[in-house]
Amino acid sequence: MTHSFSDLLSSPTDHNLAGSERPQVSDQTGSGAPKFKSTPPPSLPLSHPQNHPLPPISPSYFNIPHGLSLAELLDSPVLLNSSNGLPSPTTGSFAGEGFNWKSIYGESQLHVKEENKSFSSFSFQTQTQTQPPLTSSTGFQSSIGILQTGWSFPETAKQDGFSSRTSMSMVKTETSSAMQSFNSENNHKSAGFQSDYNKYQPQVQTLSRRSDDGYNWRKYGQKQVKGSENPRSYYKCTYPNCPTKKKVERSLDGHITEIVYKGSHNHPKPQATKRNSLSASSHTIPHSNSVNNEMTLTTHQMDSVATPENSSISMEDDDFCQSKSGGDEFDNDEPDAKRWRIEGENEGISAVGSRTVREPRVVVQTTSDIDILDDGYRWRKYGQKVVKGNPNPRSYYKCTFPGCPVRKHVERASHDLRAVITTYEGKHNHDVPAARGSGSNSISRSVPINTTTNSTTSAASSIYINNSHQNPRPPGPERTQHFNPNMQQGSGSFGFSGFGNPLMGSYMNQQSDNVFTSRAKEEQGDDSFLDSLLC
DNA sequence: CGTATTTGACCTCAG
DNA sequence: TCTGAGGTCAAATAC
Repeated sequence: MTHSFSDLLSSPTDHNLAGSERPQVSDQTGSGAPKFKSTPPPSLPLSHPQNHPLPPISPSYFNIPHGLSLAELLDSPVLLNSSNGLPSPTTGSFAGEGFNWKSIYGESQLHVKEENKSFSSFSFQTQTQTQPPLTSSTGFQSSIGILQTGWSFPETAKQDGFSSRTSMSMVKTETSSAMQSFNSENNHKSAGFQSDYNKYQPQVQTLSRRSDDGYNWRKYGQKQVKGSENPRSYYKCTYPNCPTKKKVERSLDGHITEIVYKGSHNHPKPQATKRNSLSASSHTIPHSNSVNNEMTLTTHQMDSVATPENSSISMEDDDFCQSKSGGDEFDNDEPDAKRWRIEGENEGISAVGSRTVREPRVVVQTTSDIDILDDGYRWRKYGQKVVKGNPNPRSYYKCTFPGCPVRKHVERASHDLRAVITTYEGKHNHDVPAARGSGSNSISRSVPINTTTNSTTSAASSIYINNSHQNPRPPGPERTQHFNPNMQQGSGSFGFSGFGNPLMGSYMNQQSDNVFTSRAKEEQGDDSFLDSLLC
């Protein structure tokens, strides 16, 4: 290989990375695919789609506005439709419990994923502080449970055309306690990138090392996690009584490879003192004091399980749809515009813009300690673990109703990342709690397909893949609405505009007294639907 | 001296 | 009940 993908993509105008980025010695595998980590994270199945039976899911790009850091982006109503008063990922309002972002940002290590997948892209359009959160979100709103995306914060946005113009974005979403994910369809539109993907050479963009999410953090622990050579640091928000924590995983060379936010800030963001050039000090992000949530941004994982609680995301592809509120401020040609790519869970493309970067593993995973999940019951997350046989983490929930013994755990199927496996244990000894936002059951829900029952076990498992275009009304009176695809209100769900996502949402079958296993089928993408949504 | 970080020990939980 | 892994605590250390 004489030319890396980044080299191929690099445009004459893309000089910004020349000094700050250095080619990473990609851990080339035999197939020539660069490795971000010497040891892929357990939930890295997406990084090897070639070994995965599922069709590729196209990544997409988020266009991060000029001057907005990744952390701020996470806090930003841009990503989170704050129009609903929904907080940022760091505030935990993000509905998706598993919310994977493939990204590049200031202090992050840029890398290239090993997948050789076609992809499509879209851009996030952000809004300024002065604008109401609602006005800024237009491109699409999405209920996101699992979102694997990549973003880059190029110091110049000259390469923008690559990401946003070459293909359309699809959002794969799984709602409910299950997962939501952005999924890129229309792979064909960007198929041209596939062939070169394995040629990508990772690059590193080293920016400020300071934590730039606007909050003050105190490190309280560090640990070496299994399956990764990168140490994980644990931080707490230093604000009194603020429960927010975050985990930061850094590569050996000190670059951030993964950031996981957990909990919600119960206070406004401290006034920014000085921010690096990529930080938008002007972006004062409103925050809600929602229940604890966890948000993980990852570039490798597509494994998170999302809780659709009070979360909303707004993204806008200013290439497809002109910014309705951001105006020129978010012009892709802005030198500091940030390219944020969302990739499908099976995607491994990490080239952003016109260059290839070694993206940080930024997993955005939102979780509520206490959530009303899509099944109508209230659940308290009490654990998460990667279990044998499935690289995807399994979130463990307990029913919060006093004395109710029901537990459930949710995980992505290892064999089909678009399938959410929910296993219930026990039987509810109470009625379904009153649903929030009841009456607006316009959500697209996944529909169990091919259900089987097993009356011999006490656990019920289900796998759902949302059929967003059908009438996936799950059976049972406990089906309460928690997710509205086009939700503009802070009812706890991402606004989501579909994008023909085969997995726009899934729900938990909360018939704990019923034992069954269901396997959902994929739904075909709908390009026309996507087109209509984008523009 | 106050604050932040480091780091080994401890705790919790799933398997 | 045991084991392994992740997460947290807190004393020691560094800044």
